[in-house]
Amino acid sequence: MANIRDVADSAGVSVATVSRTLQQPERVSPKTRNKVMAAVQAVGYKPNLMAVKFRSGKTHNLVVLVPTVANVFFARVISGMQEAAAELGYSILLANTLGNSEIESHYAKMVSTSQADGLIQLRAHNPFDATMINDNGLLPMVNACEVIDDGQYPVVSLDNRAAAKAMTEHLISLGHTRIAMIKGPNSSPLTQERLVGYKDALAQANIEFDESLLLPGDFTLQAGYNAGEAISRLENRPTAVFCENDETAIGAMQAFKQANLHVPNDISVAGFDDIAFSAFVDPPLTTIAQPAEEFGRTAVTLLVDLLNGKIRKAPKVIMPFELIVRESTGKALG
Amino acid sequence: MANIRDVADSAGVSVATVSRTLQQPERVSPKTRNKVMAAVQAVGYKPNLMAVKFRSGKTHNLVVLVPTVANVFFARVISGMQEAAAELGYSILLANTLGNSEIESHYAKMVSTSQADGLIQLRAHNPFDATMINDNGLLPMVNACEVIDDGQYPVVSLDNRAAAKAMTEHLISLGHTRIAMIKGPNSSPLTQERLVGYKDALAQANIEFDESLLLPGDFTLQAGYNAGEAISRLENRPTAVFCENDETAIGAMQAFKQANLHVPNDISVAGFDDIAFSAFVDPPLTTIAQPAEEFGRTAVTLLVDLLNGKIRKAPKVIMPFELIVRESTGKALG
DNA sequence: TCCTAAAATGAAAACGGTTACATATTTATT
DNA sequence: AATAAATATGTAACCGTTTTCATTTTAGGA
Repeated sequence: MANIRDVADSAGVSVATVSRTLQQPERVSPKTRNKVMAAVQAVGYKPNLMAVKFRSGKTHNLVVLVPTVANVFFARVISGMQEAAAELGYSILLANTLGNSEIESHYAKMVSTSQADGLIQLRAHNPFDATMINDNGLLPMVNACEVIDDGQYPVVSLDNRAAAKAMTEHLISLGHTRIAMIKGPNSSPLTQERLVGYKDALAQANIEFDESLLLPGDFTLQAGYNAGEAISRLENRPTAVFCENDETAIGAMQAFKQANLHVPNDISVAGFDDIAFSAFVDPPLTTIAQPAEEFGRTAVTLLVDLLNGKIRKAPKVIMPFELIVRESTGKALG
Repeated sequence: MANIRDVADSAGVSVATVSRTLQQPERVSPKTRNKVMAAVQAVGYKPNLMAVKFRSGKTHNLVVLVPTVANVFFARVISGMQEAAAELGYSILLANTLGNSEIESHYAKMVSTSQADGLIQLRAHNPFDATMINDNGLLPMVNACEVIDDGQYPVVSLDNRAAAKAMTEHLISLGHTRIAMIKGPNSSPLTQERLVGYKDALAQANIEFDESLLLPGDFTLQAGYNAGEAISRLENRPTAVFCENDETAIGAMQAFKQANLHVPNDISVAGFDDIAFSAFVDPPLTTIAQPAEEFGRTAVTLLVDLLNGKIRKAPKVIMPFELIVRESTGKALG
C-alpha cells in the first residue's frame, strides 16, 4: 500500500506538503496542490486512518452495546444512532452482546484501550469493570432507554412510569378492573418503572393490586405465549392484559386464540413500544409509541457533546410517548 | 493515560521488557515479570490498542454491511457473526446502511483505509468504488445470503431456487394451481432466484405461469399488506400466495383478514425465512427455515480464512434449508 | 575458577501520519 | 531597489507500541 511518503516522492514535495494538501488545501499553492493530487492518483494513495487516529488520539468511533438487535425496538433506536453518527462524523461499533458478558466487556474495553471514544448502552448495568476504569474513574458513556440511576452518566429515557400509567388508565376507562400485567425481565429497571405506573393507575381508580395477576416475562414472543397460556387457565380470568412490550403482547394474543379467547371481546391486550409488527397482527395492537429513532439520535448527540466537553453535569433527557389505541383493547364485557 | 513508558519507568526496566512481559511472559524472568505486573497495576496501564493495531497493520476488525438490522432474519445472521468473531478474536463493526449509499461507502472505506481487515455484506452490490480499490484490485470481502455472481469473492448462500421450488411444490401438492407470488425488491438477485424456483415448480406441474399473479414487494410488512390487498381484489383470485419473506407474508395475511378472507381456507399463505414472529401469528406461518446464525458464523470463518491466506479460489458455500409446514397453508378448496 | 552457551534485557528503529518550528519564496510597501 | 510582511514549503519530532539486533547477565560444564 502506497503511503504518504510515496506520494511526496512522486510529487517531488515533502510529506508535510502532502498532508497539508489533503487536510487544508487552501494552505498550499494551486500549482503544488495539482502536483500532489496527481501524485495521489498516480500511486493510488489511501491514507492509513489507523495511523491518523492513533496519532490524533481521537478514534471517532462510538461503541453501542445492545442486548440483541433482534429486538425490533432496539433496531429502530440503532437506525437513529447510525444516522446521527454519520452526520457528526462518527462510526458506530455495534455490539450485539446477546447477554454474553465476554462480548460485553470485549467491546466495553474498546473505550479504555483507545479504540473508541465513548460508549452508549441500551442496558442498565455498568459495563466498565475495575480493569477498565481510568484515572478519574469515569469513561464517557450515555445510557439510553434503560437507566442507571447513579446520576453519573447522561441518560436519554422515557417516563416509563407515566406511560404505563396512561395505558392502564386507558384499560380502566374501558371498564376493566381485573388487569393482568406480563412483566419484562426483573433485571431491567424499566420493568420496575412500568410496574409502578401500573400500580399508580390502579390505586388512583381504587382498584386493589392483585399479585396473582402479575406474570413473569422476558420481552420475548415465547414468554408472552407462556404467560398468555397461564392467564387463559386462571379461574377468575382478567379481562385485560397489559404487556410490557409488543413481542410479549403478540405472543400472549396467540395463546389466547389457541385457548379460544377472542381479543378484545374476551380479553383486551395492550403492548408497549409500537414495533412495526404491531400494526399488522390480528387484531392490531394497542400500544405505547416511543420515538425510537429519536432516542438513538439523542443518545449519540449527548455522547458527542460529552466527548467535546460541552456537558457539565450528566443531563437526563426524557422523551415523549404516545398512546396508540388500536383494536386489541375494547370495552370490558360482562 | 499511563503508557508503556510509564510502566517501564515505574518498574525500572525498558519498554521492550514491559512489552515482552505482556505479550510473551515466558520470555522474561519471573522476578522481572512480577515487578512489571506490579507496575502495570500501580500506574493503571491500559495498552493503547490503536497504537498496537497501527503498528501491526492488523486491526482485527471486520465490517459488516447490512441493509437494515430491523430485518429480523438479518438480526439472526448478525448474532452468528458476532459469536464466531468473538471466538476468533475479531470485532464486528456493524453498519446498518439503511440503503444510504453514503453510510455504505463510509464503512466500506474502512477496509481501504486500514481501519478494518475485511468486509462481509448481506447485500448484492460491490461496495468498493474506484477510490477504494488497492493495487491488486481486490479487497477482502465475503458475500452472505445475497450473491454477487462474478466469482471473485467467497459466498455463503442458500439454494434459493431449490427452496422456492420446494415451497411451490408444497402448495401444488395441496391442490393449488393459481399461486400468486409476492416478490422482494428487484435489486436483489435472491428475489430472481426464488422467482425461478417458483417457475420451475409450475412448469414441472404443467401449470402455466401467469404474469398477473406476480406482485411487487420489498420485504416489508407494509409491502406485503399492499400486495395482499391487491390480491384480495383480483377477479380470479389465486388460492395460494407464496411470499418471498415472512414479513411480506404477515403483512399479506393481515390484508386478507381485513378483506374477510380466511387463511388458509380461502387462501393459503407461505413465507420464507422462519423469523420468530412466524410461529406466533394467526395462523402460524408455513415457511422456509434457513440456518441464519450458521450463515453468519460461516461468513466470518470464510473471511478470516481469506485474510489468513488459507483460501485459494473463492469458495461458494451452500447452506441447507428446511420446509416448515404450519397452518397458514391448506388444501385448495373449491 | 574460567569459558561458553543460553537466557534476559536494553537501545533504537519502525509503523504512517500530523504539526510546530525553521527556512525559503513570493508579494506588497516605500 | 530595498525591506518588511505574508505565504509556501521543508525538517524533524512525536504519538505508543513491537521487534530486531546488540549487549549484558546467568547457568552449566570442564
